[in-house]
Amino acid sequence: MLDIRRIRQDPDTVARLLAKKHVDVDLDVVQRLDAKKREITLNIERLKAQRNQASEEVSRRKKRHEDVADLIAETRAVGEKIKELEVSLEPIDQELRDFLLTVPNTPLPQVPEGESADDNVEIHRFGDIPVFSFPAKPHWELGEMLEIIDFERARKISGSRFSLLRGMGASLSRALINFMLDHAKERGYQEVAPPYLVNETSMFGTGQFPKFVDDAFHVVPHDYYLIPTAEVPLTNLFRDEIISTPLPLKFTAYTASFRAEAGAAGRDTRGLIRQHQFDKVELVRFEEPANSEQAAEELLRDAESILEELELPYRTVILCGGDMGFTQALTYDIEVWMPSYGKYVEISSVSNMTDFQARRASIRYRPSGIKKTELVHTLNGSALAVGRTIAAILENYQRASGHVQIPSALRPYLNGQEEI
RNA sequence: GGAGGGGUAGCGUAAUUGGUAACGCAGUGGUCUUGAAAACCACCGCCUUAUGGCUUGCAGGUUCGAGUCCUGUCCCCUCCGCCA
Repeated sequence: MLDIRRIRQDPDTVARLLAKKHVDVDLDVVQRLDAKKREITLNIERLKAQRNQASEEVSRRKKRHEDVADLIAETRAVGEKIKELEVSLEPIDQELRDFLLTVPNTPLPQVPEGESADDNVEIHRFGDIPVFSFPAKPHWELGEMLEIIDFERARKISGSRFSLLRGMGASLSRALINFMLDHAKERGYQEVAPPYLVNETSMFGTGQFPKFVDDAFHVVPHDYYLIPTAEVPLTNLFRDEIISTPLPLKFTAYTASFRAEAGAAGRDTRGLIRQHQFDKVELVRFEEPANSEQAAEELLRDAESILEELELPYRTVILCGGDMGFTQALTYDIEVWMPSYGKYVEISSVSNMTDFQARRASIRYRPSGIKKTELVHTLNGSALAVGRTIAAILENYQRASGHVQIPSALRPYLNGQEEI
């Protein structure tokens, strides 16, 4: 959520920044509702002050056993007027809040102009694209040949966009998760094992709701939602709290993630790239506002270095305004080379949300030397999406025999095994 | 799921028949001190330029006035049942 005061004071700048994201928001509506709300609120508070004084006067007179009938009658009229104004305020306030919840975060200055993924700007590249002396196979074929991924039976058990790992496939997944968690812990992130089911308030807090309701799996009779990313429970850790320990706070979690993939029909239907359920190790940071830009760079390195240790070729892009998400002020995508696609495919997304989520979720801290509380900045990034990492390893490390070499960084997690 | 008990400031506790939320500890700043402790003063829940308004889990209702009375709801604890 954006600060209403910011919209009130400098609507032109906010409008210009939102235009960079290629979203059309009518800020006049916000300003009109805000002005109306403030006018009515002021009147209500004046009348309440009057009523409070009158009530105290009633109390005083009663103690002196004086007659208070007139005063009570008079004050009742004030109460009715307050009630009337409150009733008129309610729909305005509701409309204003609903509207603000649909206004996206504004991009930071370094975000490039652009409309779509084609306009993203590459900033970093690592590793050489592999050249195969044999016909390279896509990971779904390799996975089935090696009997480590079973798409058919997953479809039978659940449906499309589900997969099932067996034998060394399952072991490889577990090895990656442990490797990624250890990597994060070495870099100062505390490991968390959060719930996979969260309430609606948490989904609003991180910005999934109200806009992306259709992307979530809703557990109907109990009104829980399956987490689309560990970002949701991790960022909501401190919802409605004033953080009393020194910032930054850094957390990591391995969780499954669940996405309905509404609107993705027909895209990436083969393989592990786009699933309803996938494993991911996530990093989340709570930062002082002044440090969040530097924290974003650190977080990016925290994620990139995993691919470097796995010796997988990747590139990093900074998303242009038009390709950015709703809650983000800055996003880097890390894309791993996927031979079957013949291009780089997103394997991590690292974002600075500035105070956007913190305002929604009311996550604050006390800056040293200042009495007032302030909103923190939240950041998160995948480190990494496990399914896509498995796909990248199978494809980039495949041999002519159809076997797959295990990256040396992972071998300690697989009893030294060198090949699948 | 059932029964009972309970949610008041970070923690622990108050609040006559309904009369407008108090105290202690912890914490922050200041005075004092070579420094610290102690003592004293202020702050110590939120909004507001201010006046003032709001705040007793949450949402309503009754009332001039609700921590207190009424309705709904969430959460916690204990016991029972079920359960990996």
